[in-house]
This record gives sequence, C-alpha cells and structure tokens, in this order.
Amino acid sequence: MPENDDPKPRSKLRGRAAAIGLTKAQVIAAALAQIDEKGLQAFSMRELARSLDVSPGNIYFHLGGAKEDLFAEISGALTASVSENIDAGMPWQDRLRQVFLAYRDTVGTHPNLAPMLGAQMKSNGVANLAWVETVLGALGDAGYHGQALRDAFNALIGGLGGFITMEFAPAPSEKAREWEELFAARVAAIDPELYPRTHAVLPELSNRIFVLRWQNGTNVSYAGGYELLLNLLIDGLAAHAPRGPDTSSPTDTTN
Amino acid sequence: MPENDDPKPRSKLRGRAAAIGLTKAQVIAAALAQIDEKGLQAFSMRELARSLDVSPGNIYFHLGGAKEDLFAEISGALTASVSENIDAGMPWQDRLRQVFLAYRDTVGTHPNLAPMLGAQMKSNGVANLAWVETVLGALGDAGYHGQALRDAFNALIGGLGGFITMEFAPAPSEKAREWEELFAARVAAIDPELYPRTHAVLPELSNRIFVLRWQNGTNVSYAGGYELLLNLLIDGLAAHAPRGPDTSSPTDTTN
DNA sequence: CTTTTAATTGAACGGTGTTCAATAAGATGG
DNA sequence: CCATCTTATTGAACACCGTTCAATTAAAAG
Repeated sequence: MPENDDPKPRSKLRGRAAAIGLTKAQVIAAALAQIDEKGLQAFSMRELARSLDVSPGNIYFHLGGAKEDLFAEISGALTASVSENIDAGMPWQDRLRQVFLAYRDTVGTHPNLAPMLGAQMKSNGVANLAWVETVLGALGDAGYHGQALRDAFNALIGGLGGFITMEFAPAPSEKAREWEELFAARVAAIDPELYPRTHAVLPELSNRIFVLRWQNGTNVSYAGGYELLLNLLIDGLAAHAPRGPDTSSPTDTTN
Repeated sequence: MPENDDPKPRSKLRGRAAAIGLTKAQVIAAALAQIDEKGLQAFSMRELARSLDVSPGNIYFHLGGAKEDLFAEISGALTASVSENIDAGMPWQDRLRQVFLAYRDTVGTHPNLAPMLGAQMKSNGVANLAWVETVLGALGDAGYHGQALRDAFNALIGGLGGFITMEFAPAPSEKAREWEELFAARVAAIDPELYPRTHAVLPELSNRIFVLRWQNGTNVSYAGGYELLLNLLIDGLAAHAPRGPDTSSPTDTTN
C-alpha cells in the first residue's frame, strides 16, 4: 500500500500512459461507478480491474485491503456529506428531520449500495462521526440521556436506516423479468377466503408495499412510508422526552 | 427436480446407505444449519454438498433451483410461523405488537439470516401471506385505508423489519478479533472538540448503539430500541388514525 | 428379468478473491 | 548521464466458487 494519502499519484507522467498513476481515490470512484451500473451482486474485483485497464494485483496494492475494506471506504465516502449544512440553531426536531431526509436522498442516488449500508457492520465503521454527533446532539437537546438516549438513538438509526435498506433491496439478479411474471402469477392466486384483507387491498397496493412487490424503491417511491415513519418517531420522541426540551445543562442526577 | 413434494424419499432403502434418499426438506434444513454455524458469507453450495456427503449436482437436482431460490425457501420456512397464535379478537394494537415481537424473536433464533431477509427482495416473496394479512387486518381495523394504509404498512414493515436487519448485521468475516481492536482504537481517538456529544456518551453507549459498535444483536441486546420503535409506531398510528378505530364496514368514499 | 424412471456422480466451464515473485517505471542524488 | 533505490505494475498461481450435463447407478414398474 502506498504510504501517503495524496490524491495525486507520485508519478510526474500522469496522463502520458494509461496504466500509470493509479490512485486509491480513483479505485474507489471506479468501484462506485461499477456498483451503480451493475449492482452489488455483479460487482467483482477482477471486473473492477478490467474497467480500469489494470491488473487485479495493482488494485490490492493501492487499496491496502480486501473487498470488504473497499466497501467500507465507499460507504464512508458516500455518507460523509450527510450531516453537512445542518444548522445547529434549529429545533432538534428539524435537525433530525433534515439529517434523515438527507441520508435517504444520498442513498437514493446510489441505491445499489443499500445492502451493504444496512446489512454489514463494517460499512458503518466510525466513518460518519458528524452524522452520529448530529443525532446525539438533537436527542440530547430533547432531554434524552443514559438508557433512554441509547434506545432513542437505536430506534432512529435502526428504524430509518433499516427502512432504506429494505426500500432499495435488490431484485433477483438479472432474470428480473422472469421473476416479475412469476410474482404476478402468485399474487393473482391469493385466496380471498384465507386472506381477505390482503386480497381486497391488492388492486391498489400491489407492488406498492413491502413483501408484496416485485420492484424496489428505484422504481416505486416509498417516500410516503418513510416520512410517516420519520414523523411518528420525531413526534413520539418529543412526547416521551425525559424532561422538557432544550434544558442546556443537565446537572441533576436522577439517573 | 423431483416432481412431488413428499417429505420422504421415494426409495424404499432409506437408511441403508448413506447417500440414498436425499430430500428437498433435508437440503433446506442442512443449509439452515450451515448458515447458523458459519454465517451467510461463508455459506457455499459445495460446502453444503460436502456436509451432506453428496455431490453438488445432486443438490441442484432436489432443489430445482439455484442458491437464490434456496435462500428464498429458507426465509419462507423460517417466517412461516410468525403470525400463528395471534388472537384476532385482541385490539389491533396488541395484534401488531405481538406479531412484530414474534418476528424479531424468530429472526433472533437464526440471526445469520438477517441480511437476506432485509436486503434481498426475493427472500420475502409471497411466502408469509398470513403475516401480511395480520398486519393489514390490524391497520384496517385501526381505520387505515388507501394511501394512508400503504404508508402505515410500509412504515411498520420497513422500520421494524429494517431494524432487525441492522441489529443482526454481521461483523467482518472471521477476523473479528482484529477488527474489534482496530475499532476500539478509532473510538478512543474521537476528538472531544469536534464531537463533544459523541465523546461524552462513549463510556456508556460504546458498542451499545448502531454505528458505534463492533458486535451485533447476537452479543448485545437491542430490545430496548426495538420496543421503543414499536411503541412509538403503534401509539402514533393510533393517534393519527384516519377515523375512529374498529369501524367495521368502511363504506364511505371520501378517498 | 427387462424396461423405465429417479437419483447420483464426476467432470467440466467459466468465473471468483487474494497473494506474490518478478519486473518495469519513476525518483533520487552523485 | 548513470547507478541506486523506491514505488507501481504485472502475470501467474492457488484455492475456491455456482452451475450444467452426460454418464452411470439405483430403484420401481411391468
């Protein structure tokens, strides 16, 4: 692994020959492009090397790690900007709303990353401390601390982050067309006697709700469900706040 | 693929020779055992074949499908029982609470399946219609219909299902020990000037909240966060219900 | 016992992630 | 300008993987 973090290659010949001057940032960017294009399932280190006209080994040299680490780097790069432009002077409710709407927008730009954001611990890492700080700060201002803070934080991140993971969960690889037809057949065969509420609701909600769908958030908007979830959480956290909001110096010791 | 669904092999010699009489159900059970033991990442069709003392091809013969389909079968088998024993006579709030607590308990028994439940559309399929029916029924009794029903359903499934996916998201493969140390080092280096709220909260919440953790729900309980999320959702949905609860015949056409 | 059907194998194809010695390219300093 | 040293790059190799398929064995049917 190269021992500095220069954005530019040390070679002065960059641009003269194609295979000279590869950079860690280039590798990460190319990997992101590759995933955007082909999906996480189809992504491979060798294909990435091919797309950069470079040998596989060279990628490992610049990365200084394996595929998993590459994913972590991509996640970090993606979510780095989520908590920028959050005005700390706003009410905590607005700060939460804004940061979680921004997070969803960001993931929505690269939906194929969703599986690794939600379903792999390493892809969170300590990358976006600013994000954590914003959420913890908002909840602190709301009066949460100790165990209640822990639960509130987890409910927010787990609920909203998890929602987005499911929203953009990928369809079966490639043979999507075939699966869509198979799915439609199964839905059409739902027994109105056994599942009356489901059957009644199908014409309106088929492919619009989790589980009963064959397309994900890339094709069908789940904004309504997400915003409802976000509002219920914020309102509920406000109603159940351990003490009045905006108490700036928590000096009591009742816990 | 064998054309019937007999739980027993057609051979009359079952038990006499080891490699005789493999069954689809056996394959699925063995795969689940394998995933429970080694994790989803390490699972492979060839290893599965080895664990059954059988050739890889034989597995495909009995499965009649590929790895993806096997995953879908496992998901279906796992979640089949989630909505059993839900008393339809209970208030809709209790039905929701019960079914979502049961879902989390079920996944908690096989946490390594979490990634494929949340992050793969096919692993939901139309498998657990009873579950969908229970949730739709409860929300219907609460007065939800049309778009509001859609959003409420998605908020519930996406929020709670997604939470569980994140809760049990796996740590990096195998070299967990090494990662834990690396993580601890990074956490210790958090700048108290840049991230005061995070820094202040670390002693109490480190490894207890999403993002700032090196172990998942298998080692650390996220029950508090989940129950808070569940309660906020149910209470909020009750407060925002389009009309009074338990109106049995929705005949108006205001939507 | 022969025919037909089901179950099983083993080899093959075309991939994969990752490591590593050998080598080429560029920087350094005499 | 050249010799040295460092960095970058390659290509081959290793040990896997998912999936298909002709050939073969085992069991059932007649």
